[in-house]
Amino acid sequence: MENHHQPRRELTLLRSTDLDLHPITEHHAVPSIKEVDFFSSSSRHNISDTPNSNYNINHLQPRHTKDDDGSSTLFTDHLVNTALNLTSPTAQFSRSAPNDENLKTMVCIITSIYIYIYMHLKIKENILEFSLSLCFQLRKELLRLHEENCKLRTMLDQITKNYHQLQLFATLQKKPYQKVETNGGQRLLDTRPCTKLDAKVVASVYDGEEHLTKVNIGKQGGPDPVEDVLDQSSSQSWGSSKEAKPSELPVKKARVSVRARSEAPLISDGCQWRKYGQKIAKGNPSPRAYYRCTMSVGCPVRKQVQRCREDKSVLITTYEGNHNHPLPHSATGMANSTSAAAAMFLSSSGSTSKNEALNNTTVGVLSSVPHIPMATLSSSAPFPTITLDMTNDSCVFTSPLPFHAPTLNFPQLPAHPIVFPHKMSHPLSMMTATIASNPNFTVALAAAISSIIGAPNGNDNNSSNGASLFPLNGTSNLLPVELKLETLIPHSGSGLSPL
DNA sequence: CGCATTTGACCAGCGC
DNA sequence: GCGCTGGTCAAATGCG
Ligand SMILES: [Zn+2]
Repeated sequence: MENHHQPRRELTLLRSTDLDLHPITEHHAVPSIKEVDFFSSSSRHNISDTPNSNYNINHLQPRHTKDDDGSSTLFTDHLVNTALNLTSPTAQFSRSAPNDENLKTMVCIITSIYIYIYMHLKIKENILEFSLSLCFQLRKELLRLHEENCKLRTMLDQITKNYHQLQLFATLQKKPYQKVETNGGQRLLDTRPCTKLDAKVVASVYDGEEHLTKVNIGKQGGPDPVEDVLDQSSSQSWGSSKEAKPSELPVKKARVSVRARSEAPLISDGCQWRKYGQKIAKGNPSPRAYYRCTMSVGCPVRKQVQRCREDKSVLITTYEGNHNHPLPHSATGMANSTSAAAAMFLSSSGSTSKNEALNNTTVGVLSSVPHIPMATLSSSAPFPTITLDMTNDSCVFTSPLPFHAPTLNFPQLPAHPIVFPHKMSHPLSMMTATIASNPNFTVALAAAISSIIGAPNGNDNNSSNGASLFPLNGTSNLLPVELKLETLIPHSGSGLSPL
């Protein structure tokens, strides 16, 4: 209130023992506001000394409390401005109950400090927890992303691998076309077919052990928009072999051949054939006959028929070229049903036929397909060859083919004795066995394979074309197909015999 | 007579 | 370059 002397305040750290050493002189002494060591034993002593248990928060003992006026001034000077507004601003506080109030103030301050520190620590702790959880989540997310990245990488690898395989196969199949283009630009503008040999599949059959005979297998199906162009040009070349030369490609051609037991000199496959030549092949006393398809004027499909040297009952038939006309129902039915089998050949031989062909090796194409053990892909011949050996009596042609049962239509199945394998208990198996028991089936199978290999990848919508039904999309159901190719078909000997 | 088959000739590719 | 071989042509022949 009436403090005329406002001494400068000095805040120093003070031990409780120092208090007695520095008696405060009234009015002249520079009041030193000492910071308190609350845990000092001396301070407790002072508390006990105080009769009313009132002690100053600053341990400034009011020795001259008797002097009300002076002490009041003194107390006012020694009040610590905590900036917390903890002290009563009234003069009554300093005069009447200074110790109680100071104690309360002290408690408040301590509590506040404690609360403040506690809150501070809590906040820090929360921040730490939050940071940790954040780190954990980030780490988790990182792991997840890493995992996803690995998966994507694996997928990419697989896709790349498939792409390369497709590319290889496409390259193999397109080489003939490229050759045609380079040979004559007019061919590209010609609406007529390019060549009989384009997009052909030629199968070579191992006749016994060492002798390799070749039979040409033609495509069993209707004209493909692309293939028509190829086939028709070949039909032109039919008349003169010289014109066909440009289409005779030096490129290795894929071939598919079929061995089947048959006493008949010919196996009817639904097509009409005209014999245009016969030769005695070296190493085989049996003559080799050459046939052309006569179902259409310009059909480039040819086939070769020869008996096996070791086993005269085995007839080796090879188709070559693509039909430029729809096939009769009896032929397309089998071609459709067998086109799926060709898918397996292609899928498994797509890369092999190209890679291995150059190595002059014989590859078991279907070795990876346990259910089709008789088919082999050979490149020891001038062409990549697919060989279907259907002559083994014990061989059961079992494959998880994309099999369209409703499309099957074999109205002219011969009534030949059929030997069913033991494992045939399924009705579908019985049916397929019946189908397969027809020697014509082997021919149709080869034709289907041939047509599929020779056909462009975009096998679109030709329902009449066996290759067009080739389920590349793989949407059809996979049904087991068991084929038993054993029975023989008596034949009239005419190449025109229908199914 | 027309069509399919036969068969010797021809051609091209390939290896030596 | 020559011979061998596979593949094709086309005249001759056979058949319905
Ligand atoms: Zn044809």
